[in-house]
Order: sequence, then C-alpha cells, then structure tokens
Amino acid sequence: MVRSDVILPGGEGLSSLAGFFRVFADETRIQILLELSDGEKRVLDIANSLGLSHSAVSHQLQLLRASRLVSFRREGKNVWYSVADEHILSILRQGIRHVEH
Amino acid sequence: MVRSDVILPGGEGLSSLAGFFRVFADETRIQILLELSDGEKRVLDIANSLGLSHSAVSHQLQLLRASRLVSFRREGKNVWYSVADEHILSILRQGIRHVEH
DNA sequence: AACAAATATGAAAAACTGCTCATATGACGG
DNA sequence: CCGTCATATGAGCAGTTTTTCATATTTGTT
Repeated sequence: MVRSDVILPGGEGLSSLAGFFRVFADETRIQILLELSDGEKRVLDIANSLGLSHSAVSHQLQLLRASRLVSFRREGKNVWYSVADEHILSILRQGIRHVEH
Repeated sequence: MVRSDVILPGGEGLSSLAGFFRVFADETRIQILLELSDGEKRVLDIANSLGLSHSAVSHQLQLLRASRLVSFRREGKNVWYSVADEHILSILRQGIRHVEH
C-alpha cells in the first residue's frame, strides 16, 4: 500500500478526521454506543445501565449528537437516542477486532 | 444490527479499545502515519516534511511504538520507521471515508 | 579521544477533556 | 398554574495530553 492509495486529508479534513476518532477515544462514549447498539434508549436508561450520572450521559450525548454519531427523537418528556448508522458500529467492531489481535 | 453482533469488550478490553482509538485522535499522529504510508522514513525526514520539531515527532513515535502502530529498525545513526501493518492504514482509510460522507 | 549527527528522554508549561454540581428548560398531570 | 419528571446546559475542577526546551544517549567520523 502506498500513500496515493490513501486520500490525503488537507488542513481541515485532518482536524475532522482526528476529531472523528477522538469520539471513540473515550470509554464512556463507547459504552453509550454499545448500549444503543441494542436499540433506542433514553438518557436515564443509559445512565442507570452504566452507573453514571444523567448529567455525564447527557453531556456525552450532546457530543455524540454534534458528531452525528447518534440520532434522537423527542417523545414528550423523553428523548430516545439511537446509533446514527450501521457504519459507526462497523468502525467499533473493527477496533475491537484489532485490540483482540 | 443488534448488540449481540458486537463482541462486547469488558472492563479491560473497553479501556484498550478507547486507548486504541485515542492514538488516531491526534492530528500530528495521523500526519505521521500518512507520511509513513509512503514508505520508511527517519525522524528528521518526518519532522521536516511536517514542519514539526524533531522532539515532538520523536515523542509521538515513542507513543506509536508503544501502541505497536509503527515498526522501526536502527541503521547506524538513523532509525527507520514504518507503519506496522496494513490494517492500521485500513482503519485510517475507513475514518477518512466517513468524514468525507 | 573529541566531535558531530540522529534520536531519545525528562520536566514543566499550555491546552484540552470529562466529570460534578448547580441551575435551567420543556413537557405532562393534577 | 404548580410540582415533578426527563433532559439540557454552564461553570469550575481534576486529571490527562501535547508541546517545548534542555539535556542525554548512541553511533559514526576525523
């Protein structure tokens, strides 16, 4: 494999590429994504499952929303979150495969 | 896709998974890996190409070594670095594809 | 041996992250 | 409308990360 096979990201692309990987670079966010891989969940569902404060989860979900890794829909008081698309989980899976050797 | 399709990493696996993605979560390290995707390079080659100090590059290379993302061989005064395996670049490529939509 | 070249390392500053705590917003029931 | 439930947001703190600067190590040359 030579460099020309990699589409080189220039200045701004480089920053968004690093930013993209940075989202996965946190245990809490990974756990949230894995929780959501199970299906739609609300903020408190996730917080309870993972033993985290609702605030911590909400903050991370805002970040995941901003990065477009999760979708959400409001239903009354509740907000249901889900993984934005299959591709996200496929990247996680690839990472898992790598750390498992 | 349901959760059982994702091999769930437990406590320690979760941390190494996050750690794995963290390596890609930095512009400088991505640039270094892209430089190396071109073929073997020395510390100063990389530093000059990217306009960084040799010290900064050397520090990052130690980190990339510790994470086993790069290989290296000593040749006299020089140390030649290269990407450890094709899989690393394939993950980078997948990320690039994603940020490009 | 003395020196220069390439790389490595340590410490400390500067920048960034993720959490907590407190407060705010928005929706529903009474 | 008032209280409560679910979620969101802002400020600040603690811990981590990345760079810089100075110094050390290692190898080759004269």
